[in-house]
Amino acid sequence: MDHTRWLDDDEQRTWRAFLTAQRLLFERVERQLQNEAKMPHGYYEILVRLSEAPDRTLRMSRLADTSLSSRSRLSHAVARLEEAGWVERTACETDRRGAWARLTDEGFAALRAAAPGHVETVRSVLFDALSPEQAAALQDISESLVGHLTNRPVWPAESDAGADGACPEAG
Amino acid sequence: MDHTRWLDDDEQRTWRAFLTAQRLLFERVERQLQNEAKMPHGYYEILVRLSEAPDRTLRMSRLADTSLSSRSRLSHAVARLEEAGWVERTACETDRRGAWARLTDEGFAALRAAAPGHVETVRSVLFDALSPEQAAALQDISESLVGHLTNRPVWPAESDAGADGACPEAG
DNA sequence: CCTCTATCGTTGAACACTCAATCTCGATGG
DNA sequence: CCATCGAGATTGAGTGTTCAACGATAGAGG
Repeated sequence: MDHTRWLDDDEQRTWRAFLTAQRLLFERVERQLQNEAKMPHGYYEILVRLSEAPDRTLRMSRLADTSLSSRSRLSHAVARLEEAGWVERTACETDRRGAWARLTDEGFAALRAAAPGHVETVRSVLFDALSPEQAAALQDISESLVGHLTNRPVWPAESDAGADGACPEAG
Repeated sequence: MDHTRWLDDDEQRTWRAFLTAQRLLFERVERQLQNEAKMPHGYYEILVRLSEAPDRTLRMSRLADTSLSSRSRLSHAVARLEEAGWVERTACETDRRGAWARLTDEGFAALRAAAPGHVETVRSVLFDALSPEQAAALQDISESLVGHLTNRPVWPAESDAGADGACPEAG
């Protein structure tokens, strides 16, 4: 017996288009950042989150959450970023299991240098292709999905006015 | 001077929501396939494309295109799939640079076994979260993006009635 | 027939991510 | 005070991806 709720033709078309769009889009974003800024997109996100934090400093676990990384991934990533001199790790005094990650001035400079090219790419691959109505719909859809996939109201809740796309800590 | 077309708050919100949704969604899809079918999503797609091809056979280059893989990635992937006994490679007589990839019966069986769980996951992470209107909008948006990102009318053109979501070669 | 260029496909090294195991330390409860 | 449990973070092995380089063959032009 087959209880599977298979996709109908229309759903399948939607799924495949979404899949294709998503791949092509992020492939471009990834390649641009790798070529011009020498970092994968995941690392860029980490730098962005740090740049938005008070003192550009965050606990590793918090940073993992806000940058959508597993702890393991973040550990490996921050190790790399530390080698590059873009991030520093220091022990946490009040909770000695913990560690702080801080964006260095070099890291901030690297982010600043990377931002324009990245943002231009995001605009060119995403917003330049969509009408205002489509962009609005995409926001709506994405937020629905995030809500659905996190069992949370709608958005990571916490402080999040941040800038990824806006000039990092601009002004 | 700063010529960068920075994202405004609304665009940023859209971009971040899209990013987050995309990550959460594909993380789940990936994990489900890895856990239950012992293959990454990329391999699943390769098997699907082969399953839809005449004689379940495709030239490597064609397979690379339809499965959105780089040549290199496909080579590595097919090497793995061959070890698993799911795909076979044979030389091409008419073009001796070329190679055919064929889905074996074991490969087809593996795909058949993997499909229900995968499709159920796709439904639960995507379609269950969206209203019909949202799903329609997502299709529209995705096709716009694909068109934009490929400089092609709207869709890979070629034969593409296929089944990924539908029971593979069902009925 | 010969050369030049482009395509087909593979390879190995470098790198990022996942998973499971591990270590340290805080918190809780007797 | 001690035991237990759970959280914070790291590690190493395994795997997949990218990139650049390569070898082989087809096709075009002289």
